Amino acid sequence: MQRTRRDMKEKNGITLEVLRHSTAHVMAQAVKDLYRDVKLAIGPAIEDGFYYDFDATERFSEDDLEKIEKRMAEIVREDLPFERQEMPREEAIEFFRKRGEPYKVELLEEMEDETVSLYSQGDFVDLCRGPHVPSTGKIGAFKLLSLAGAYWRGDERNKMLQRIYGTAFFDKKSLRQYLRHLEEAKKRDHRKLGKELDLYSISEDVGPGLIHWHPKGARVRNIIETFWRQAHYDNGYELLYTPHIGRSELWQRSGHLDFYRESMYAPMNIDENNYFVKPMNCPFHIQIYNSQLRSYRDLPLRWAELGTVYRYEKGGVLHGLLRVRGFTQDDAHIFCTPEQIEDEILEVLRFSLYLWRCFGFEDITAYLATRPEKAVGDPKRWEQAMKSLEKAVEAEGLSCEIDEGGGAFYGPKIDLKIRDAIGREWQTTTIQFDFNLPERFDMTFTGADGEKHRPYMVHRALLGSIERFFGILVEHYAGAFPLWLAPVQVRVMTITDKQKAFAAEVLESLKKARIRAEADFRNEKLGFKIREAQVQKIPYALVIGDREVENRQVSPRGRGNLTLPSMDVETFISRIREESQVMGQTIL
RNA sequence: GCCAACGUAGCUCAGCUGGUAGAGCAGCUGAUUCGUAAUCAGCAGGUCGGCGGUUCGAGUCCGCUCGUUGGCUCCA
Repeated sequence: MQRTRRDMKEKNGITLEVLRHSTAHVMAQAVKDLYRDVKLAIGPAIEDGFYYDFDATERFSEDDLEKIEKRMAEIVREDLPFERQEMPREEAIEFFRKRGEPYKVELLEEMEDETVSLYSQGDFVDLCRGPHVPSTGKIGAFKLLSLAGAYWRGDERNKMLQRIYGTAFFDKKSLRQYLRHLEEAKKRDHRKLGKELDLYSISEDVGPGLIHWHPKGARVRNIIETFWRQAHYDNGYELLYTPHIGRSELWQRSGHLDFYRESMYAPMNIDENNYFVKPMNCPFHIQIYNSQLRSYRDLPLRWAELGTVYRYEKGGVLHGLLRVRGFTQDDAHIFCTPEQIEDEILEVLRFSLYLWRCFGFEDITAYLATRPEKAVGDPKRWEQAMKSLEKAVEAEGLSCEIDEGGGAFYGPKIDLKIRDAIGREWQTTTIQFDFNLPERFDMTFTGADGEKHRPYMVHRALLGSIERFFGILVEHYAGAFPLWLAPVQVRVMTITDKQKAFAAEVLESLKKARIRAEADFRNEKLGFKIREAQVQKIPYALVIGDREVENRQVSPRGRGNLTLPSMDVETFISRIREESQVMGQTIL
């Protein structure tokens, strides 16, 4: 599916971007034709299509989209040429002022060019750099997709405009393919699957953005966390547990109350002191660091915690498991000496890539964010930190994009984005230097010279948060978890009541072998039981009929419709054992 | 937080312009014991998100509120 995007980028020298931008113009023309008092804002091509923002007295509805599409089709049929015209900027300002297009005037007033270009088709004129397709007839397959509010120039202090999203392709087939892709994404939606597979829920009575893990979801989470803990111990980390609340003085000192307060919940008063629920784990880890004198011989310290934090997120941004108010970070802090920093960063990056491979993600891109204008910390340290990040990315051969000045004020960082089974990118891993907190908490270690030195501090979350990661995992596998993660690995089913006794025996053997198995001994037809197991995406159905009882065997049927030959229970168990390994390990 | 839409049984959804709620699946009961994606029948299940208003009468109209969805903004 990603292929379509690349293959179809260009046709007859026209890029998809040009086609979409032209389609946006046609849509704007249609909207102007159909509604009065419509003022044009901007209408660019975007990743998967285009949009145009309008300021209109009329409120558009879903039905309007169809009407606009129809009018667009007419304009395409008319095959109006796109005509370019150049004009001195001052003249253009006058032109658009007369046409009652204040947004265009505002854009023009801020432009520095002497002359600007206008594009017109029919009686529609728009300020535009171009280029466009030669005529509206060249526009192929398009569809309007959705309606949304959008602030003028993306600033929430500005007026809210009406945005119409659409997409366009060179031909109908590609459009259909894209729409199918959207359907596929909908089918994989973790909110839908979360309900269907009984993984988690959000209760209105408890509050939005707060996750309840049901037995099956909790089972998967437990496997993830067990694996995660083991992997951390194996890779030189120690694990911590820290409190959920801390006094206001702590958050004052850390700077959170000054810089992060709007994301923190109101304090609770305990014995005349204000306590805040933690939005981050770092101050606590620092407390542990500072609980004794540290020598350079102790470093590096790598301390990890599955730390549950709470952050206030605006109501409109909450989204299933992907954007929540309470979540568990797979957090860690690395404290080390300047000499150790390069190795440490490389190790973190390697470890992260290893974890992603274990969970079935291979396509990963790095994003490096460098020093912003306003920053704290010694520039020399920034430079060393940047170098260690760059080196690590290079050593691992990752493709990398650089966000100049995009780092936080307290340190540079690498973020990783992983691509899922249907080509979508998710931001997950973040590895951040922190030059701020060690200062604020006066963290030190004693060097070989007997002097106090400031340690480097690196903050990292690899999976990001367990909630979000779980949501991504559900969508990546479309709910069909690989065997090692599947909440239920095997469902044992009888054909008639006659086989119950042997089936129960089989179930017992599986459970003894720590295989996650459950029974379906109901008085139902086999087809019915198979169907339910398939719908629940259970990796194996074990069918037990008279034949199996007689031979003391089981007949496994895999999720992908494959029926395996009958085998005895022990053979099946070792088969499951083998298949449920991750990187040579069995997680039980 | 902002714009828009939506909120009816556990789930998916129907209910025209206001006349006191309906289907399928799931659940329960019974029959059936049937070899790889749905056996049949019966029963039960809802203060129509919440509060207030208009009306003789509100699931249906209005206001407020909570929540969800799609975006925008935000994500030091």
